[in-house]
Amino acid sequence: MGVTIFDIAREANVSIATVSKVINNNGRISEKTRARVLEVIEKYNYTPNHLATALTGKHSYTLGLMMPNLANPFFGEIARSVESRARELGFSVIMCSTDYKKDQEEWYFTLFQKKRVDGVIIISGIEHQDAFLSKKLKTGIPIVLIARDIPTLPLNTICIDDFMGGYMAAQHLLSLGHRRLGIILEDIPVAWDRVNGFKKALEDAGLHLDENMIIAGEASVENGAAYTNRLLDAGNAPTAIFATNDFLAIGSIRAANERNLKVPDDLSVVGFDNTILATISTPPLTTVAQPMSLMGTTAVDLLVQEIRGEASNKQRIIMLPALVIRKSTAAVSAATI
Amino acid sequence: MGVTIFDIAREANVSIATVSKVINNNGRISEKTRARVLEVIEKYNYTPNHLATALTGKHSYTLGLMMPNLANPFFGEIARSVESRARELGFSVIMCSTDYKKDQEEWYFTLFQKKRVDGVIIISGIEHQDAFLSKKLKTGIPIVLIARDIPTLPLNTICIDDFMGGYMAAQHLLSLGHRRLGIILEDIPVAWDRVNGFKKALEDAGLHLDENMIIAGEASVENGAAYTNRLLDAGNAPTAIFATNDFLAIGSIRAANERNLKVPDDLSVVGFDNTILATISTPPLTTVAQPMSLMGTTAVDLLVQEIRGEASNKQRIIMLPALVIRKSTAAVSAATI
DNA sequence: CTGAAAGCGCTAACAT
DNA sequence: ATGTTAGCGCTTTCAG
Repeated sequence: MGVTIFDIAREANVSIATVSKVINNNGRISEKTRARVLEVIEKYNYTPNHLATALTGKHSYTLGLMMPNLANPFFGEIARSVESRARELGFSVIMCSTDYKKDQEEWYFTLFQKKRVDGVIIISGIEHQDAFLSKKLKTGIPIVLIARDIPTLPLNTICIDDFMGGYMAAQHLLSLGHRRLGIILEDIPVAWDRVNGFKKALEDAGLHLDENMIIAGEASVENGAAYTNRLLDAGNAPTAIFATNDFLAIGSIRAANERNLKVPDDLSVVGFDNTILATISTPPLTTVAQPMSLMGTTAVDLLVQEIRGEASNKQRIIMLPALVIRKSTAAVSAATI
Repeated sequence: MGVTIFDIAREANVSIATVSKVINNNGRISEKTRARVLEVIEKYNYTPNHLATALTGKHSYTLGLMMPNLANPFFGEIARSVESRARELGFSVIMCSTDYKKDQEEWYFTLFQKKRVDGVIIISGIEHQDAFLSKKLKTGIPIVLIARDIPTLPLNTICIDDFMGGYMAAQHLLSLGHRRLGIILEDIPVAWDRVNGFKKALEDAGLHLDENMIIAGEASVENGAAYTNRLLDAGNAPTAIFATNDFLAIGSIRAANERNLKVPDDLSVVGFDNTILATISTPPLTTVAQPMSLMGTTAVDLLVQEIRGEASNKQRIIMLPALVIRKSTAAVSAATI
């Protein structure tokens, strides 16, 4: 590669300062010279070197995005909207999957620092992030968290009201007449918030949930199926199951299918997230939706505000979940009662 | 931000050249000074500025990855493996979704040039890429294509044998006794290759496929369902359907379900890609698998080879698809014949 | 084994 | 309206 601002300047018979000015549209330049410079730029197919620009100027116009796994549709969708909004604002984004590994988080964060990204967005993440993040915060680099609230740290945060999400799921099931309920969840803090919301709704309805009807573990379709089987094999099997994410919910449906139980006729299932999985599931999954795209774009907006120094102060934005009713839930049938 | 190689040098009582050497592990440095420098670096939490490094050195150690839509599980999974392999080789990657829009491709490619990425990977892409790519090729920046073969251009390419994939799908269906077959496809070149492979298998078996049994359009679950309905409503309805990607196949299953046809008992469905959709589908989808992860990592390997100047010459790597048999296909039943 | 100095390509005062 | 010049933080000969 090789044509530089210098070559352009020489060819256009101006100084590099002039070229710089026409590129960045600042300073006063006569229309004539501007046109000439532009022409030469065009002719030589000149592309300004952003690395040099960044070295001089204040910003690199690059953002870092860190998440557990880009291939997971939930993260993928958020990543997509982050990238999209970033592009609109003139930033590009370096993406990283950490697989929940602490050393990879560390490695990537250092990378971000080396590349002098202007800001970092972290979706979800590993355990014990408090220490990690509080250290990173000290580097002064703007950080926004998505889907993980750390109440003890002054960080911009985007999350949803998980408690309410659980509450809504329960309300829906109750309204359909279900009384024997089961919960399968991923064993992480936010999922327990959802469970608590769910329980609260039951309480408010004067019901009580047997703790045996709650099973926690890692999130996967297989586990979802296995846990569901356990629930169904227990005495007093539930007529409806709340799964704290779509993967587990899909597993529930699969387990039911394999037992020749029909969803939703014999078993209702509510998921969480509203990823693409929910729409392609058979039957389509009733689920508590997180506004993934909105979360992504909002995160970028917050971050860029802070980068530009326009941020008044840190914010914690709590978005509201929404129940999306599809075909995996139905009124409890007389037969199953 | 702010501690530079200068500060380290001063603090360690050495020149910046020395510091540079210990950082990059080259040149001869006494153990004593190396230790001292390292200590100071540690103490000041110094992170070398990659932008400056890149400006001086030859490489930016950044790759560009362009695809239609990161949120699509097929692309997401490839992106994930690209990122993963890139990280292993010391590169970070800027990701972009183009939504099949020409101007966005243009914009992003320019971005890549400005950021001086060392190489670009393009997955799939828009129509009329030949002109676009041949122009970009002239910039001298290494490019690798995934899942799109452009025979007229000297480009490193990773793709699969689509024709064979279709052939395999047909063989499978034929071996199950199906004779009345239908095809629904996304209207893009690679999908037609799959269709041709499918037809060839029929020919080889002495069968002929009615052209009316082929429906092409945009890939979505909805369309998959709609096309399937059309096929099923036609006289002499098929007992098995080949869909050229998993989305369409899921749509087929849905349509069948809504008609109270059981998959696979009443209708067999074969998909293509083997994305996560295939595994979470109910029933799990029999599909022709593309080795997505392998394609991603291989693309990076090829690219980095070229970047390092180790590449002997351009390659076109054609990977072989593999039939993954799950639960959406079964022997044709007497009832449906 | 270590240091001095010349860039890499660009921006931003400051002159003219 | 345009040009001069001093960096930005680092790598890399080339001397010492």
